[in-house]
Amino acid sequence: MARYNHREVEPKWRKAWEDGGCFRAQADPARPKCYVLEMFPYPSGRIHMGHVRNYAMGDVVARYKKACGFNVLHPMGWDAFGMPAENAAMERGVHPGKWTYDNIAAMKAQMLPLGLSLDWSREFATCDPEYYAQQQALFLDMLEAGLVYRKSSMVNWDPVDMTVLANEQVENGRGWRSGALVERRELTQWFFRITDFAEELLEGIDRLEKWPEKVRLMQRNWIGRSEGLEFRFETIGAPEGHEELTVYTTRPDTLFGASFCAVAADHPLAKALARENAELAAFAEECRRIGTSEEALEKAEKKGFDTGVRVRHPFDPDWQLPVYVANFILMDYGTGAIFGCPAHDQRDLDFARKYGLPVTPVVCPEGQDPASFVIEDEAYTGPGRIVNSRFLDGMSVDEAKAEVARRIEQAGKGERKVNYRLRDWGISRQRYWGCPIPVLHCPECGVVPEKKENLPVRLPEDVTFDKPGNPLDRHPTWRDAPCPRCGGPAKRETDTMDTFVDSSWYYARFTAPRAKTPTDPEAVDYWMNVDQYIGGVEHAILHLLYSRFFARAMHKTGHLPEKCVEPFEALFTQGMVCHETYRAQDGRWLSPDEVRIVDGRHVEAATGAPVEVGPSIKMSKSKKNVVDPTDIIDQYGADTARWFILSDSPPDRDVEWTAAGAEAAWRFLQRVWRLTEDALPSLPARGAEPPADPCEAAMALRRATHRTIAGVTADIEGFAFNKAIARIYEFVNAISKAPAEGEGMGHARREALSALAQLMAPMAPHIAEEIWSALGETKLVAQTPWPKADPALLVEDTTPIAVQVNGKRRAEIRVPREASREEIEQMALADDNVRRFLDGKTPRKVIVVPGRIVNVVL
RNA sequence: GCCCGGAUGGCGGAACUGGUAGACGCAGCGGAUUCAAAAUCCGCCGAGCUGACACUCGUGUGGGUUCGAGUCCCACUCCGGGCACCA
Repeated sequence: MARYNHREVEPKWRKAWEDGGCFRAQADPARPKCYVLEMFPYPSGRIHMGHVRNYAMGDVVARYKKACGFNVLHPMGWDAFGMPAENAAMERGVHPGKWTYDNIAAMKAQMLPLGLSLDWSREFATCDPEYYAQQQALFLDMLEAGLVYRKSSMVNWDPVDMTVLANEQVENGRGWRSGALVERRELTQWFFRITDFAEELLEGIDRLEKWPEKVRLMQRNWIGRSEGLEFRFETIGAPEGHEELTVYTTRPDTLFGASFCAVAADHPLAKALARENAELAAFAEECRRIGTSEEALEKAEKKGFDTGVRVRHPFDPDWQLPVYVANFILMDYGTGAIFGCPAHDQRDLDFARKYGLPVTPVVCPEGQDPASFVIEDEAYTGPGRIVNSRFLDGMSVDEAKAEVARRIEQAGKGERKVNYRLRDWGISRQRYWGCPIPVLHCPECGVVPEKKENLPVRLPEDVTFDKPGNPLDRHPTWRDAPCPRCGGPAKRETDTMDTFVDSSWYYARFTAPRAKTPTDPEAVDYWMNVDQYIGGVEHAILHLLYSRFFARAMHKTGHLPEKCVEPFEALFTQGMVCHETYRAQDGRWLSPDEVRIVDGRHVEAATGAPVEVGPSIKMSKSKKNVVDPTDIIDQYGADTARWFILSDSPPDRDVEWTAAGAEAAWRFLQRVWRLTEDALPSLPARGAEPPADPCEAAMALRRATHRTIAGVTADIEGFAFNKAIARIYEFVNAISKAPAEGEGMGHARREALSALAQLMAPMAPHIAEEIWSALGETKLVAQTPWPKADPALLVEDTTPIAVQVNGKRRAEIRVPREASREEIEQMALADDNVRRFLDGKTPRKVIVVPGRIVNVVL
């Protein structure tokens, strides 16, 4: 008997799918559609197991939905702009475009053998001029609609390389290449008005019922709506034009606990003071060296500088508070200035302790004596009664907030304000490998949008990366172009767009990838929205929020209908792929194929030296704990790789790739094939009449078949692919153990094997086709409707029920399905072991949950 | 630092809405087959105590609610993701 040979079988079926045009999507208004999308990959050059996991999951959904009768759209493309291409250009002198397209070709060649049910005819890369031309058109429409503007904002500046750095290019405050201390620097940059949609984006989350709750929560927190008070302090000793200091607070109730004000280093008041005060200027410089990331700001030691300026308390002109410049105040949030109440905010408390400022509790927890309530080293942020606060004393926190707001508003010193943590989306990048921003700078007309007929504004091919900085800036001729308005000489904008822009609308483009406009109304109307979106949880906030914004902006500019403002109906976030780490004795990381297990010990294959086995962590090149999908596919086949990566962990959690697990998957597929081949001679012809009176074993197998159909269907619907696979293992065990002979066994076995092929098909599509055709079927599984479970075969005559005495399991009884509570109770009390524990006593209470449990309470 | 998750045998995990903890797989152990091995097949497999039945303990830690808690509540520990220029 021949072994199942994936090297022959898998290409054969891929060709059959291709020849049958199985996965080519065509709009058909008469049929229900289903749009399945996995987050498209960045073309790094090699696919990794994370891709295999992501696309295997999407493929399960796509194939399952197709079998359920849906007209499925399942496209693939490339998120192709971005920094790594420029890094490669700098390191190896290869053009970013060539590097990217070579990578795409290599990755596609690796992906095709996976047998994914993708419509490759819709493929595009975001760096294709046809794609970014439409993106530029969208930009121009958004500009016209007032959704785009320019403002000054901060970047990480490397003073040696004279270039802007990404946050990941800043290591310990220094540029990754130059090693120079990085500073914050102001630059005029392009922004999308995402904050105009803050409320809408927040409210929209409520309707995303098929999104993970954790993602919805993260997005809500990210938008960070707060209701507070913006008000003005009168300043003393401030430079001209700074007679008032405007602060924003969500805790106006703590105003009598205030002991200082603090402003950001980039606050206009701080800048004005720094011009006169060298020491303050130096401190502001130091603050700017922290960089631009919120993480770095928050982790930095809290420091302040007393400006000497004072402000008057709004409710007591004789009470003065010092004004500090502090490194933890964000210019982008609120007004860039706060008042600090140390007793009820941890950061303010840390700051006050450091600079010896008073700490006065003004909220006293219920049940605490205000006289003895003191703050030690932990701020109190909970509810309570207001104390030490004159006219607010005795109020609740909420009452006091309202009262302070009322009085401040009445005095004309401020107003209630809803504030959002969300900031406008800065899209300017001072880089080459991105979508050019299609505007010109004209000395006569100012900033002028490029005419649509001139799109795309193409990236020039002849660029060099021998010097740091943006090659577009120093290109000899590219910048020169006529002003679209006056025709005079003008200069092109050299900023390109953030790559998040590219990925914020690709899902819409897939519905009509060759359209001469960004979208095609008919295609969008039929295919949108994405019915199931699948990707890594690391994109839970930024990518998904930007896409939600972009869909709204596209609606506003007429490129998407109203129904598309939430483009992803259902979202699934998958976990990472991990592997053990290996280290040689000299500390070198070793890759899994450099390690062997000899007598149960891990040793280095080349030398036999012992190897230290480290924890299983996300596969990464730096730790060398990567397994190349192509190696696995060569050795075991695509079905094995897909089967294993889906089998071992719940899809939303991390999965650990193990060689033993992959081998087990391979053995299982071999076993299924043997089972089929062994059974073939004993099967009745397809469509033969089943016997009228099958034996009990045949009926048991039939029940197992239909239980499995029902179970696997529910598991796939619920994204529990690991459970679906466990169920299939059980089912195969049941088929193997079923007796060979008996009335109706042949029919039952044929039915079981047919169902097995169909149920395995979404996960392991090649072997499923091989089994299917061995059973004499003429159509492809890929073209066959999903099997239906017969409800009559799902019910059991008796069910087992556990019996507890005082909550501890003491016996198990089998009861008829239709047994009443009383009957179940009688049977439970009659059980030997239960009677032993009753010891002749009468139970106080007997809890009977039919179908589940009996608990006898003494 | 802030926001969001997670933790169950030697390992990955299962346990539907509070109702038999450990399905299924891996590793391990024992057996069959074989000249031998590979492959395959059969059996055992949380810990303790047992000849066996039984019993006791057991879902990161400490408390709580309940007839009953892996599941709900409170407080913690450790691990992971995100923090706006990585994608």
